[in-house]
Amino acid sequence: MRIGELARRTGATPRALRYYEEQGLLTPERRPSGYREYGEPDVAAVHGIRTLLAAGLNSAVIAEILPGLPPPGSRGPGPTCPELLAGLAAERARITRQMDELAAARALLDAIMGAEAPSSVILAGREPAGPSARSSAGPSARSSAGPAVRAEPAGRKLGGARSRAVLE
Amino acid sequence: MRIGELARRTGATPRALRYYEEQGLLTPERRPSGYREYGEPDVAAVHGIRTLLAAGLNSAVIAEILPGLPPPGSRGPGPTCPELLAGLAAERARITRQMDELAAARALLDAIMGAEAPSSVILAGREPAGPSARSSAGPSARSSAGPAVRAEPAGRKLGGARSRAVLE
DNA sequence: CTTGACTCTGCCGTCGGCGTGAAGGTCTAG
DNA sequence: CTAGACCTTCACGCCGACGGCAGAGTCAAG
Repeated sequence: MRIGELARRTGATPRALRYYEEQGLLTPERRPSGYREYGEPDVAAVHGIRTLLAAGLNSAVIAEILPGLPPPGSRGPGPTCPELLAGLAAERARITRQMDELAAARALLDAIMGAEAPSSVILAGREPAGPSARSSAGPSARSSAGPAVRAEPAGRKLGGARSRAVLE
Repeated sequence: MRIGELARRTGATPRALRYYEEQGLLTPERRPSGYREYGEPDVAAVHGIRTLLAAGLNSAVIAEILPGLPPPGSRGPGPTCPELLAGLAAERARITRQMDELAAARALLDAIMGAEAPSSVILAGREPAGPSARSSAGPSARSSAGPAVRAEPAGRKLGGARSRAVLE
């Protein structure tokens, strides 16, 4: 498929897809005309890329680890082996830390909101969001809400999640 | 206290604290010499600010919601009321979404790492990090690992966590 | 008084993942 | 053949939370 279709099927913009190629994340073939030609596996690859980007990994790191995707079982002790594995573990730890920070921030927001909650809450999109009881923590909150009514130019931005706080 | 002490006690740099003031997040008093003078509550405030910043809220939003901190009970239906509450709910939803994305990314990393795990894993800092069993998901993972051996200039960076992916 | 640590106000630099044209080829339905 | 949709390669712009530096003033101790 060509770049437009891949874009439609992944939610990325053509510009983003070219950027991914420039960063070595994708290596589509070329038609004699210069047009990029993508294959089916690229759809999954782009989804993976976007997931990792959204988690704050930069393109360089992703470029190193992406080759371990196409089949579920990678190529033995090949590219996924040396200190690269250490980098992976570090990224994993970073993600976990970030999740903790997010949880803390959400709890803080809940504490601030907790006071009152007029009917206007329903204007905030869908999903109740606020803490139902006004005392202890509500452990549920299913997450993954609806598209969250954003009216920005194109609703497909990403924007990484960097976080190296020490906060002792 | 002066800016240096507040910096030491919060992990922020003096530069960051001035920036927070510039953004209206802090309003320290001034000595006749021009030196900023902070109070004890500012310590908690800075921690809150950093928590929210690390969660991806921008300074403008934080400036609106921070006045609801000093006492646990805010000032009734005062500033924490109108469509501001809607904004809060939106931010809350964003955070929850982001947590989902992080979980997805971590699962992806686990899938990539899952193949083999030589002894070199211990080089990645501490915390096993990798999935112990090679099949189903490991629901535990306590998070909040050690300081995560980073040797950067000053180990106190933040860096927000933006994420507006649609990813249908 | 002097020294050294601390603080002040500008102001420019940075970094990553794209957005957004501009100027020009390619493809395909009618 | 032609229009219009799609594609190509530059190349600059942006944004937010600071980092870092310069030049100058302040403060406490010896």
